[in-house]
Amino acid sequence: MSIKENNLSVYNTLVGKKETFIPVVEDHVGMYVCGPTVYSNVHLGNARTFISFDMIYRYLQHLGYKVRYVRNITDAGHLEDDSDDGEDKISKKARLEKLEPMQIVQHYTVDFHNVLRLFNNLPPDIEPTATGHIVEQIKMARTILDKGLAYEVDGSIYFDVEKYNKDNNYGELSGRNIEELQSNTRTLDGQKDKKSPQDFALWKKASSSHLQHWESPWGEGFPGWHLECSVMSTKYLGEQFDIHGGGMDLKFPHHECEIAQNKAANGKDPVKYWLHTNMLTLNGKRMSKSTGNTLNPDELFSGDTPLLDKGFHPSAVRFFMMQAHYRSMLDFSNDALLASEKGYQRLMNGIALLSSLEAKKESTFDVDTWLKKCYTAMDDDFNTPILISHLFDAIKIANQISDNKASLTKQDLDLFVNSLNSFVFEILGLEDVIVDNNSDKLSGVVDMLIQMRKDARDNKNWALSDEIRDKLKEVGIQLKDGKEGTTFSVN
RNA sequence: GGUUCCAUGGCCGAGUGGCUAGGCAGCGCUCUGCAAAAGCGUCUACAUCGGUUCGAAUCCGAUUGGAACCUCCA
Repeated sequence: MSIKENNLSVYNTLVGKKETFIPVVEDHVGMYVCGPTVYSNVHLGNARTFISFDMIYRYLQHLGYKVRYVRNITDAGHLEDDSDDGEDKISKKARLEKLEPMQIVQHYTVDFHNVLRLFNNLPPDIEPTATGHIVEQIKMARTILDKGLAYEVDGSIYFDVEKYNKDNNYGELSGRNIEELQSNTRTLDGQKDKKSPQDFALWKKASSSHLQHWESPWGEGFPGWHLECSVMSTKYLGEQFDIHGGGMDLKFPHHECEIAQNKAANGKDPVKYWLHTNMLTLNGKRMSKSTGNTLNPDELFSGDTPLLDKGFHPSAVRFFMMQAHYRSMLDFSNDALLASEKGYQRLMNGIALLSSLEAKKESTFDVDTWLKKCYTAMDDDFNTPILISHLFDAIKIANQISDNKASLTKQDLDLFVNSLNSFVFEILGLEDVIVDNNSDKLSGVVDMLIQMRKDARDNKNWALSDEIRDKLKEVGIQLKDGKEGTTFSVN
C-alpha cells in the first residue's frame, strides 16, 4: 500500500511551529512515546496523552505509513530528588505495602493495560521496560563518560550539562538557557556531589535502603531518570527517528535531558519531530498523582465519585477528548462530559442511519469535497475537533437523505459510508456502543412492553399506554416513537 | 522570583488579518392521541485598554485573570 497523497503537518515543539511531516525513511515512521511510571493507578490525565497518541498512530497507519510505535514502561523508579538518601517511587510504594518492587510494577502495568484497552487504544508495537535494559543503560552511561561529558562521584555518574552546552544547546527544546537555569534553580539538599545544579544523574549509587539496584562498573546502583528513554528509543528506532511524544510536563527536564544524552552518546539529533500533548485539568488544575487532584478511570466509568452525576462509557470519554485539540488544555467536568455524550450518541445514531440508506440516480452532495475537508483537518496537526465538525455535517446529510431531501449515487454513498466509518472507528478509535446498551434479555422484555403499549394505544387506552411509557422512563428506559414503530434506549 | 502558554457566545470547544467550525443547552418548527425521542431551523461571541491596518477576535504593546514548567508526574 502506498502512502495516501497528503500534506500532513505536525507541530514540532523543537521549532515551535507546524512543519510538513517527512519521515526519515520513506513510508516508515518511528514513534516513541514516554509511557507511565507504574507505581500507582493510571489516571485520566495520563490516559489523555496515550489516547491522543493512539489517534496519531491510527492516522499515520491510515495514511499508509508503516509505523513502529514504541512506548516504554518505567519500572525502575525515578528518584524523588537528587539527594543521596533519595528513594524512588517504586521502592517507596513497595516498602509501604510490604511488597516486592516488581509486584508493584506488575500490578500497575496490568491496570494500565486494562484501562487503555477500555479506551480502545491499540497496543504499541514494542513496549520495553527500563529494568529490561539495564545493560544498555550502563553502556550508554559509559559512552557518555568516555566522551568526557559525564563525571563520576562516589559511585554515581552525572551528566556535565555545562560542558555539553559548550558545543550544543542545552535547552533547545524547552526554550531555556543555561544561565537562567543556574540562577533560578532552587537549592535542594544533597546535591553536593554535582558540579552544577542542572547536572543530572545517569547512574546513581544505591543506598542500603534501596530495593531496586543493579551491578555496574561503578558499584551497585540504578539508572538515572532520563537514561532509559534515550536507550530504548535508540535501540528500537535508531539514532535518528521521526516522532517523539509525551506530555507537556515532560518537556523539561526529561526530554531536554534525553536529547542531551543522545547527542552526547551518538553525536546526532535523535528526534525529527517532538510532539507534546497538553494536560487534562480537573477544576482548572492539572491532574497529578503527587497532588492527588485526579480522577481514576473506574470512578469515571461507574460514576462513583462526587464529581459526576453518572458513569460514562469509555468511548464517550474518548469522544470528549477528541473534541478538543491534543495541544490544548482540556478541563474535565460533569457538564462538559454530558454535552459530549449526547453529541456522541447523535453521531452514532447518524452512522446507524447512514448504513440503511438507499442510493439514488444523482448526488446532491459533493462527497469528494467533504472528504477532502476531513483529510485537511487531520493533516493540519491532527485537528480532530474540526474533523468532528465535518462528521456532524455528514450526519446532517444522512438525515436529509433519509427524509428524501438529498440523495447520493451508489458510488458516492459507498464512499460516504466507508469514509465516515473509517474516520469514526478506525482513526478516532470510537466504538458503537448503542448496540452494547441493549442486551438480548432486556430488549426482549422491553419489546414485549412496547407491544402491550401498542395494543393499548390501538384501543385508545391512553392511561395504560402512558403508564407503561412513564414507568419505563422512571427506570431509565426511554421509548422512542418513530414512523417505523417504537424503539428504546437505556440511559 | 524566572521561562512559556492561554483568555472565544449560557456551557464545552475549533479557528484566525476581510469568507457565520462543531457539540450541548435555550427558542421555533416537523412528527405525535398528548408527550418524549428524533430531525430541521435559529441564537453570531472572541478578557480590558491602547496601537498598526482600508479592515483585528486574529498582528504589536500594556493591563487584568488563569495555567504549565523551573522538583517525580502524561
